[in-house]
Formats: sequence, C-alpha cells, structure tokens
Amino acid sequence: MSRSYHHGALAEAMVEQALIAVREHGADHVSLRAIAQALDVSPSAAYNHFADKDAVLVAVGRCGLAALDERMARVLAAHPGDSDEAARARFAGLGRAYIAFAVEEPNLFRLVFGPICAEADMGPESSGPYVKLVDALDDLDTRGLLVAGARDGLDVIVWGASHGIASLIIEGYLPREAGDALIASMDRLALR
Amino acid sequence: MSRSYHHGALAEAMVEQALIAVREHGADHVSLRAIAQALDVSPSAAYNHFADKDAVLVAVGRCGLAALDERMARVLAAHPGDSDEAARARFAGLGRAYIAFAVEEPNLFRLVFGPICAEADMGPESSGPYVKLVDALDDLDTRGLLVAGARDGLDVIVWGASHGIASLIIEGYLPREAGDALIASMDRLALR
DNA sequence: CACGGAATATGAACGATGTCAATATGTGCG
DNA sequence: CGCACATATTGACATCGTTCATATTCCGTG
Repeated sequence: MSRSYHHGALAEAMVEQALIAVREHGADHVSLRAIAQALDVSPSAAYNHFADKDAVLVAVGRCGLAALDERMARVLAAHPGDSDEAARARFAGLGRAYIAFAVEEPNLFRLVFGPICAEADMGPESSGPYVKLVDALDDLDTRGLLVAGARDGLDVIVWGASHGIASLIIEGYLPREAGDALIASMDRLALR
Repeated sequence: MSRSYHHGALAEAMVEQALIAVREHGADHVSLRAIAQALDVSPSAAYNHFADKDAVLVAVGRCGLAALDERMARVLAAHPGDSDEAARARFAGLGRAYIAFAVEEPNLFRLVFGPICAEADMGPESSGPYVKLVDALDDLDTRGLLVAGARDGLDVIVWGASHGIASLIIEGYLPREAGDALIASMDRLALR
C-alpha cells in the first residue's frame, strides 16, 4: 500500500493514460514523459514494461480495436432475429458503426489502422470487426438477398469503402453524410 | 555563384530533399535538421521560407498530390477515343492508378491524405484526381453503361473504396491483389 | 558606382523528447 | 532474517523543433 516508489500497476495505468492522450491529441503528439508525469512516475519507469514508445501505442491501439469491436457487437445485439429485415439491419448497422467509431474517435481510428499498429501483428482481419462483416455478408447471401454473383470480393469492397470513406470524412475531405450515402448506395448496388 | 552563405533556392531544394526523406522514411521520421545538413545549411535556415516543419511537409504533400494527378492523367491519355471500351478502360485505369500510386509510394500517399496536409486547405476534391474520377463516371453514365440509378453517390463509393483498399493494402491488411478485385467487383456491380 | 534596406543565412541557445546505464528501493520466498 | 528479483529513480546523452540576435549577401535607387 506504499504510495511512493512502487506504483504497482504501471503498465495498465500507462496504457490508460496514453489512451486518454491519444484520444485527445493524436498518437503523434503524445509524449511518454508527459504520461509519466501525469502518473507521478519517472520518465524512464515505462521501460520496465514496454520496449519503447511504440509498444505503448500498440497497446493503446489494441484498446481501440477492442472498442470498435464492442461497438459492432452492440449493433448486432440490437438487431437480433432471423428475419431478412434483421439481417439487412445488421449489415447496414455494422457499416454505420465502423464509420461512427471513426468520426467519434478519429485519433484512435488513425492509430488502430496506422503504420505503428500495422507493423505489430495487430491485424483486424483475424479479429472481431472483419469477421463480423464476413458473417453478415454470408448471412445475406444464404438468404438470397444479394445480387447474383455479388458475394465474391464483396467483403473487400465493403470494408474498403467503409474504411476509405471513414478516413476521408475524418480528414475533412468528405461530409459526414457520406457515411449514410455509402450505406444507401451499397444497398442499391448489391442488395435486392 | 558564390558557393557559400547564400544557397539561392533553399525553398525548392528543401522540399526536394524533404520529398526524398518522406518517400524513404515516412513523414513522421523526417527531421528538418537532417534535411538542412544534407543541404549544407544551418538548421534554422528553413525558417526564412517556411513557418514550421509542417509547412515543409505540406509542400511535399502538394508534390505528392501532383504526382498522383499526373499518373492519373497518363492513364487517361493512354486510353483515348470515344468508344465504350475506352471509357471503361479509363474508369478502371483511374482506380488502378490510384491504388498503384499508394502501393509504390506509401509514405507519400499517407502524407497526402493524412492529417497534416488535410489541415491545410490542400483538398483533393477541388484538384485533379477527384475531378477526373467524376468525369469518368459521368462519361460512363451518359453512355448508358451504368446500372440504372447507380450514378447517385457512386463517386463517393468509388473514391472511398479505392482509398480504403489502398490504405489497407499499404498497411498490410489486404493483399495487393485486392486492388484488382476491387476493379472487377466494381465492374460487376455498377456497370452493365 | 555607392549605399542602404530587404532578403537570406548563421550561431548559440532553450526546452522538450526518447532512451539508456547505473543505482536505489521495494516485494516475496528460502 | 537475508537474498533475489521486479520495479522505480536519477542522471545523462543525443536529437529535435524553434527562436533570437547577428552576420552576410543581394538588389534597386540615388
């Protein structure tokens, strides 16, 4: 219980604090020293738990990816059931959730899909979000709701379009409404 | 032609050198001091021509955007003519060029569409690439090559999908073949 | 041609940052 | 207790962006 010297759970506290800093100022404008100072800890304390600054950011990125995944899971849970309508709602909801996450947490989004986290193994392909998209598309396909022959490569298009539009909205190159336009156009083109 | 003291064209030389550094190491790992040293110039010399480091990077970004635009222009020039086939080739070529640029110059691509250049007015919407895409789509539309009712919001989808897939390929989340898959799927979904 | 102001470059300095080595301080086990 | 290990500190180093005062060069005007 000694309040001095040993922190006890520096690793978690560090990530937690870094998460705040990333969300607020972006991963590029985060300093380890500032984080250490906020935790009343010496600047070099972090190096007992992380190899370097990027390792901390990767840990933050994992939190971000988890948050995105949880958000998408909530959407699925919000539209349960076996009806075609529910399947459609799940698919549209996933896309909307992806873009909403980017809009509400742009700095986190940039970190999660940026070069730092990409260099680590932290792939979204193997984890939640991409799998959820694939499942939703398969569901639509087996229900016969997809335009004939559309399923092939659709996951790439949908992920790519969602990701690209999210990125472009974040940087101010597209208006926020572009997200809804995407969903609408996707429906028109691929669903029947 | 005094070889000392005055450089004469520091601004251009600086951007040129920064362009090299960005292409090689990425915008995040570029130092003004290193660039100055490479040009045999004092570290503070840059501040007679640029407000700060970001201003240099924005200038580099403009070069990158110009390079992308030129690449797309070359594609258009490579498929001239009034035939439907040529129009299709132009459209597909534009998408391929966009992705090829990203793959061959990932660091430049990241800079051009990243937060630094976005904060400046440097919008691709007003400039070459987006306009070329819109024109190509309009061309397809007036030729009746688009699926009925597909034109609406198609530019957003196509740009978004191209941009997103390019980004995801760069970061290693998608294989390079995803670019061709995009073109193929786009054809199948929106063209007739 | 001379000269003076504008443009451009220098040098030293400041504060901040990531990181490392050596050291000190805790914790838990025999 | 005492010893080993994990954890934190101190201090230092190199680098970076940036500023300020100063020096040098360029160019148009008299």
